[in-house]
Amino acid sequence: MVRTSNARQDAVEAAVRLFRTQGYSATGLTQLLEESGAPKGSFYFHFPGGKEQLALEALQVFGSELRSRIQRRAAATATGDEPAFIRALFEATARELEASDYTAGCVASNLGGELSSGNRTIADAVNAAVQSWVEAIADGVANRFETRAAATTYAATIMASLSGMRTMARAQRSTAMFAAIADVLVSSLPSTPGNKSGSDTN
Amino acid sequence: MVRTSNARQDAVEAAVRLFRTQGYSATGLTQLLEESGAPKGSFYFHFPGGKEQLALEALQVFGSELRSRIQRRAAATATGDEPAFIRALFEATARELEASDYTAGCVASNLGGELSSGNRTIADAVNAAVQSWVEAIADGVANRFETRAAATTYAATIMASLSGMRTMARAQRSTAMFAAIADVLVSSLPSTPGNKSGSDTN
DNA sequence: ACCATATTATGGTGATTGCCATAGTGTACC
DNA sequence: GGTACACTATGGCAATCACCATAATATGGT
Repeated sequence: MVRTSNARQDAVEAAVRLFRTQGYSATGLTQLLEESGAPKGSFYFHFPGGKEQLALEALQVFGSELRSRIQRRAAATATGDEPAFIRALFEATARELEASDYTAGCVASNLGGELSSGNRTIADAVNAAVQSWVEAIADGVANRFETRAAATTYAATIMASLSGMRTMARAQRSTAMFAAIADVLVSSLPSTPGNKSGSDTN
Repeated sequence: MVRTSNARQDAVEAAVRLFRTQGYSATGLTQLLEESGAPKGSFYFHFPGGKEQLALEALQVFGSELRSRIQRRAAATATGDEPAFIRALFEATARELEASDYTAGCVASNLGGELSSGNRTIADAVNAAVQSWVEAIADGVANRFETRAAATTYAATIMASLSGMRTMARAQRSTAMFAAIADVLVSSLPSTPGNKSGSDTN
């Protein structure tokens, strides 16, 4: 194993950025290589699987970065502090959208929307990324639930809301709703294991 | 106003179908016209604005159809029956995904993901469609809230979760989580105006 | 110096992209 | 029968698409 050249990594990073803002099909290899500075001539040396392989790797990079960020916040969550954890997830997404002028989409969401109907490989990778986020969220709220399954269900609700909100906020160019929606979801967080607040009245 | 030819409508309907399953950029005009049976020669007669105009109209058709469906369910919701309304929304989405073998995406979500960064016109149309759905949902749960704003916030949470769940379920090829997630969201529905269940404990 | 391998340049493949100009056909109204 | 208009066929535009074959270069170890 020898070394050198960040062309490969540059290409993957550019793919993450472009797939987030404009999706898969709208991103041409030419634009991708131009923006990354990576040489065009070596693309199929680094990615013999072509554009699909690049998408898989971009998905994996984006997936594990986001998972780490969630895990970091989950680990920093003290017992009883779970509402702050949930609110922080929404807050972070809102901030990212604002900082990017509402261009920061989600690689998984975009690839899924364009490809998961016809490409099982991509669909599986999208699913794997999303599930890793759900599990990371579940870790952060597990103390509030009696069973892991219940925590995972709640985490999936958070994940779905975050994803949907990102889409809505991009179109709206506003993050005004994020805090209020975090509150709604916090309100369905059980206050203590086995005592699911709110659910008793319905 | 004279007459004839369903070519225009056929094209819009095909656009809805294809933009749902594979998004905007991956859908070529050729494929679109082939599948719709609409003649190629008359495309720019019917849509002088080109592909973007077609997207706008597809979005509008998809938007108002979905809005009607939500409104129908909202109107059929008796006071006190709001949890059933929420559950029905998730149930309907799950059924649609199953029936389509998980190809049934959302036009707004796909167009938004690919275009809302660079095309303000499309972004506005996406936002308008989504807001119309949020308002329709808010109508169905308004009785549970003291203010319209609170109902809208809750409705936006439902909308975001539905959107995110659709994306997740397509990749996962499973609707297993829908019912449980509906339950989580029902649990944050106030039991009576002004008494927001669950929120008092956090 | 030599070789093996890693990386890139060059140039092009055929196919497809969205778009459009021109001409022609169909039907309806007078 | 003639005019007006709705609609479609044809053919081709330049540009881009993903992809690849071949050859050149760079860089490491020996």
